[in-house]
Amino acid sequence: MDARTQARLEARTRILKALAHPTRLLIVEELGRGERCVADLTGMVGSDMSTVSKHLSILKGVGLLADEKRGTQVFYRLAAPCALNFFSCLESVMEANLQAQILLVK
Amino acid sequence: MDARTQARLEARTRILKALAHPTRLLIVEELGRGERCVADLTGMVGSDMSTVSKHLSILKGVGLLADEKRGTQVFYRLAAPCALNFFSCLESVMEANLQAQILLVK
DNA sequence: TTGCTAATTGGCAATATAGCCAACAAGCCA
DNA sequence: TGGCTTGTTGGCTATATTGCCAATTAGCAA
Repeated sequence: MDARTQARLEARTRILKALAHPTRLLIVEELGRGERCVADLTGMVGSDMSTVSKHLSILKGVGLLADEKRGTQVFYRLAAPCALNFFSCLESVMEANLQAQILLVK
Repeated sequence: MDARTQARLEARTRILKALAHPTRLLIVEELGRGERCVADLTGMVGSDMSTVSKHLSILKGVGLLADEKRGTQVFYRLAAPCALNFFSCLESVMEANLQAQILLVK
């Protein structure tokens, strides 16, 4: 495998890894409905604010989120709304898994 | 957050984590062109066959791949071709990141 | 300035992941 | 059967990720 292919795969991997966490998926889903400040998201997630801030930093770091400081608050929003498209595929895989389970029981 | 939402997020996360590895992305991409046996994929990836086998097991475990034994060989194929749809979104995020970099330099 | 809120960062311990080698299992054929 | 090929699994170490607490920064207002 050549270096170019390797680099491309690693770049894709970074984005997928950023998404591959329950809290970060929840954040992306919530930001799909509009921008939110860190305190809002912290309340929704139920973790320490420092933890939520790090999750946001990870998502921003790969270009999925953008942030804007307004006063003492920082508002985050989706920079790549196409991330939401992932979900329908994930659901279809989950649905297929469920069907397979059902077939096993029958 | 209720237990149902939690479970749904964790299920999605399992699928994303399965995809979030350069070797596994390469495997998915290759299987997008047709079924392959483990030896084929091992040759392409360049890791130990045991390593590739474990990657395949992870992808199969979340329902992204299906396998079929024929003689001494095991052939893997995509069970969820929609996984390939992810890539165009990943590319668009990468492209946007690149544009942002370019703007910084200009 | 002092105090208060919002958010980020550093540090650390617990947990999860990755990949190699060695051992094992399964199918085929001489 | 014995030997060969194909693939999987166990065990291990190295590395990465996670999440909390504590410390710090930044903005605003009394």
